[in-house]
Amino acid sequence: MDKYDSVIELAKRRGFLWNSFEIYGGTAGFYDYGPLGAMLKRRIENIWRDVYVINEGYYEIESPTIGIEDVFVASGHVGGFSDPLSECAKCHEAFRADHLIRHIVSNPDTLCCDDLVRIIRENNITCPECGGKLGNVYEFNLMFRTFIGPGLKRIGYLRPETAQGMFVDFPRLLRFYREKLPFGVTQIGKAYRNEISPRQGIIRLREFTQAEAEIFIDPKDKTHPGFDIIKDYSVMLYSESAQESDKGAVEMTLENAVSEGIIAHQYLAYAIYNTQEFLLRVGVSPERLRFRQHMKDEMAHYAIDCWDAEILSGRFGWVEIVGIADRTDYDLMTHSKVSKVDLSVYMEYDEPKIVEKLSIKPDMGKIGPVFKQKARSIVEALQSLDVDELNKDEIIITVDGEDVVISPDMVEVKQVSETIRGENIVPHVIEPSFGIDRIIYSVLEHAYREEMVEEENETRIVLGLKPEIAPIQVAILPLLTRQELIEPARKIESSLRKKGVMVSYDDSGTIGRRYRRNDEIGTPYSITIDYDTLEDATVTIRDRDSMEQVRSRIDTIADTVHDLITGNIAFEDAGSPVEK
RNA sequence: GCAUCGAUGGUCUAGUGGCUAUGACUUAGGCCUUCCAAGCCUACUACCCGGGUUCGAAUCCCGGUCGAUGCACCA
Repeated sequence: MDKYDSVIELAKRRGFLWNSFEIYGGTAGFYDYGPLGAMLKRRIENIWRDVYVINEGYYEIESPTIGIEDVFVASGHVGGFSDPLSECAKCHEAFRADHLIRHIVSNPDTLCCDDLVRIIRENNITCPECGGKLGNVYEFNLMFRTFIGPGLKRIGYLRPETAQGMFVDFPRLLRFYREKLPFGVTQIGKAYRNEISPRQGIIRLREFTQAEAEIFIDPKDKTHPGFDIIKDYSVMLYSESAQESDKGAVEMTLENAVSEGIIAHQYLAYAIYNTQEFLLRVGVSPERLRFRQHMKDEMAHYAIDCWDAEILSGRFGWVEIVGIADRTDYDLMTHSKVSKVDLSVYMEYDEPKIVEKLSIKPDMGKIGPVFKQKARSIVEALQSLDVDELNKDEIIITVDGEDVVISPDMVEVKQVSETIRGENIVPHVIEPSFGIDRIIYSVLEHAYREEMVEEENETRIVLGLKPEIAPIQVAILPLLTRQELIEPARKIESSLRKKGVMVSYDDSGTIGRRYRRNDEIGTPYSITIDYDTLEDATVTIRDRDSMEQVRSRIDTIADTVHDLITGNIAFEDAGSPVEK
């Protein structure tokens, strides 16, 4: 049993993760979050909100999980999110059908399945592996398709990423942020990809949760106002050149990484900083985290630099859990093209620019009566002339293949100076995109440990979750199943619940067994009520990781626990030490 | 999607054609019990699904589902 098996087995048994539709046999690529899993997920999402929404001020929106066809035509997912495959009838290898005929036609990726089959047949293309006959060509589009409303006319797709919902709201968002760059927007939600053959359990899902931020910035200024504060922060970077020379990741400060051109600019570096802070806060192990740069040929065609946060897992090696990309203006441009809506921002210059310009004002009172229906074309033609031609005594222009003579009094031409205060630009987008489910798996795997308890000579399983994300924050345990201990225990339980602390009350079995049960699900603290409690109104608080205890007063217990969970006080300061 | 291997209570597991399907842990109820899963009593829970062969199938055969591995795929 490797680490993955142990973690998944625990997650299943204790209500973190379950196979979906289990009573019907289950379906690959779908997982349910059980009671503890859903709680853990919510806590992680809320920390993400704390980082991006509260601290960065990137408001969260919520758009539909189903998108109309146009959205994904523009994004490129309808055309580009699928591959034509052909399979060998003999050895059953599958090949990219368009790749097989690359040397025959120049535009294989524009052909439909039927054309691809025809060309494969006509040219007697056979299986490159065994020479066998190739079967039919079929398209794999990884989007789930559906129909909106009755009939089959309006096609919809389940979104393959949450990002598009934010891009298409751009004009509204721009208005909301009072027409100024930079601004950011976030979304946490489900995305769907109909994977051909999902493996690796929760690492590759058909329905998964993304937390994405789209930060719209001025393409001419990719410095970050907060960069100075974080420039000495260091991260493990596995750059493109390090990968080429097989050197391994290198720790360096963000300032050095940017000045040496390893990270393209400050905005990406800042996004990497935020990502690392978030991942460490939810409990990803720093020794098993690195940022890997995409290779040139690996990067999406629209991105200019892209870094993945990767974690080291026992079974899968380095796994991508966050993608951080500079998507440039690609998305806004294509949406603008398909929707025919302007998605630019008017950027005012620091200093207005004064430009000399030719002003051409046709006198319509004169041109109109003379040229009648031709007048319109004549005015258009006039606009495209240069100064020399306009200043002649007779202006000759060609309209509909016919030379027309215009006298200078029909048009007023003069040199004017115009003040330009700004211009319309299409922002670039910095996108940190988090795979929440993979992060949850990383956190579980990095938190999982089996350790020897010396005195007992046995192993205990501990989920060393950070108190901030532990589903159950404190367990209330009367030492013995006796009414005089149960009563005060129940009182403490309800006082903590009122304080908003997630507690579990447990009086079944020996105290040791109950501690172990809580260790296994990552409960950071246990409160035990014993006979001393009845004497001096104190209880013990036990720390999950050290198994140490302190005695703490009941009347302040809710605040003490709250402070422990939020990290306001250290465990040693939560009460007086207990002798073992 | 293809190939190979696998699937027995919540978990791990015995059983390879024949009585009521093995055991452990867990869980629940109770007894006991003054701080780290170990005592006692009791109880619940399983042969992945569908078809076939057979007097009889958890066991053999076929198909499906799920899982592991390899190939392909992962914008």
